[in-house]
Amino acid sequence: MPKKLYSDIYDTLKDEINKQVYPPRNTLPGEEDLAARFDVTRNTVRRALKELQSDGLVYAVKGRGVVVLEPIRDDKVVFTADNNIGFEGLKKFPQNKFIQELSTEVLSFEEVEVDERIEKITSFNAGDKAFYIERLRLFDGNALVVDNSYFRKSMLKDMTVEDAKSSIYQYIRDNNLFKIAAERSTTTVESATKRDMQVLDIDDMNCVGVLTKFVYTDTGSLFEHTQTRYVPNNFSMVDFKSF
Amino acid sequence: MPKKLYSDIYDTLKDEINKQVYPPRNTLPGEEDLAARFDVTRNTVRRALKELQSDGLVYAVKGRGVVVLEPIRDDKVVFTADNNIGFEGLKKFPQNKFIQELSTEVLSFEEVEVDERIEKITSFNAGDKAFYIERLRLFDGNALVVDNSYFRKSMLKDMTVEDAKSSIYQYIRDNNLFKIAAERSTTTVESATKRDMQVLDIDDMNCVGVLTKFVYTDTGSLFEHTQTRYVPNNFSMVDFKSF
DNA sequence: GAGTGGTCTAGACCACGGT
DNA sequence: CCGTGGTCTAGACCACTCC
Repeated sequence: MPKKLYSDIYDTLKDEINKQVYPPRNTLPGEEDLAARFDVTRNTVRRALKELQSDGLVYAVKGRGVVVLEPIRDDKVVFTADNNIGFEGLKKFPQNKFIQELSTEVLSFEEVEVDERIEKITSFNAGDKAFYIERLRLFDGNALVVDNSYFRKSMLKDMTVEDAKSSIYQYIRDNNLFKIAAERSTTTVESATKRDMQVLDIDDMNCVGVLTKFVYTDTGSLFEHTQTRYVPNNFSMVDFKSF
Repeated sequence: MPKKLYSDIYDTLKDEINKQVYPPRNTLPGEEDLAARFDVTRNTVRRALKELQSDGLVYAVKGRGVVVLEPIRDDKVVFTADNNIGFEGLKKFPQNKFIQELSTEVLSFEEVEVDERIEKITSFNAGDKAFYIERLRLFDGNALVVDNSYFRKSMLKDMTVEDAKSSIYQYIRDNNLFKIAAERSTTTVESATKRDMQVLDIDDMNCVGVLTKFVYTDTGSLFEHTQTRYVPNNFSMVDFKSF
């Protein structure tokens, strides 16, 4: 019972690419042919092909066709930019099954007023109320990640420490507050601060990876600013783009 | 003289968003209205809106409208995933104007046969011939980046050390060999190796950022595998996604 | 010249949000 | 209920690649 045609076509083609029905470096059948095969219009086929391209499986060349890209042997991937919305998402990643236990410890939970310094960091407006939350993430008992977050208070009604301890995004969903629209992030490597050395199991390393993330609600408001600081040698992030 | 309608609409709307004709947290006019205004069909408007969304400027909510997202105060960005195709691209980034001088030093240049170890790293096929190139990148005389690259030899005709020293991508363009189709990359933070400490100006830091990159040609072949290893505190990468 | 993907039109029906 | 964006059809013309 197909709900979305382009999504069915996407799934089918993806499957056939994996099964080497269309081997790497070959082209897929033309868009017209695919349209005939799936009994849809060319536009709908094109939509499916666009998804495949943004996945990095194929690449369209005008005048030649849609080329199947050679596969890459993937390493274990723990972090991806996608699952950073909610630490809880990590549990669902199949590559992560060697992780037995994930837990979170809330180190700080305070209400602050956004001053100039915080405004500069978070892009919130000075004078706003915000929650500042520092959370330590434990992987099989190892403190590998610490999150420094600011959340706009006005959008969280009366969230408590317990809510923050489990999952803030769960709290938002349960109370039907709003939906998450988008996130912008930057990745850097920085020298470890004293605080990092204090709370993280960082051994003798003196740097951390830093993922700085801005999260938007579906009403266009900046809602969250989080700095995720993580111990080296444990995480990787994946990305794909075409030209 | 418009060549691509959706691109004109994109530019116009982007400009108007920046000028706060449509302020943050407000919605744009409906797609029908925009279609009427630009004298195109709704599909063409939608195409422009999709670009704006993938830029992170707006977000579409069914039943409500296309919401303008609040802007973020951007930090200086040196690296972006986009300009990693070719070190030379860095020079063009306006944020980088404080860098006076960029230069490259070729530390190694050898022809190798892909064995099992290299196959595992690069996803090339065992038995292929490849160039192994190690290049040191100097920023105002500071060795901040070292690139470890493998290139499939069969696609480079008879490239010389001099070609590699200036720009391999320039060489490919000049000789009209092929086009670059896509790139897949992963970002990690790793302990610095002895080699890193040897060639990089890393001071007392013992970690490096690592950008691992696979590059495809427009015929679907994996062509390049590069590990970019960089000194902390100097680079950042930006990313945006919507849900 | 034949075949490919890229752009665009002019309609249609649906699901969802706010009233 | 009405207006919004989401999906889809059935055409058309163009630019490019390859033979």
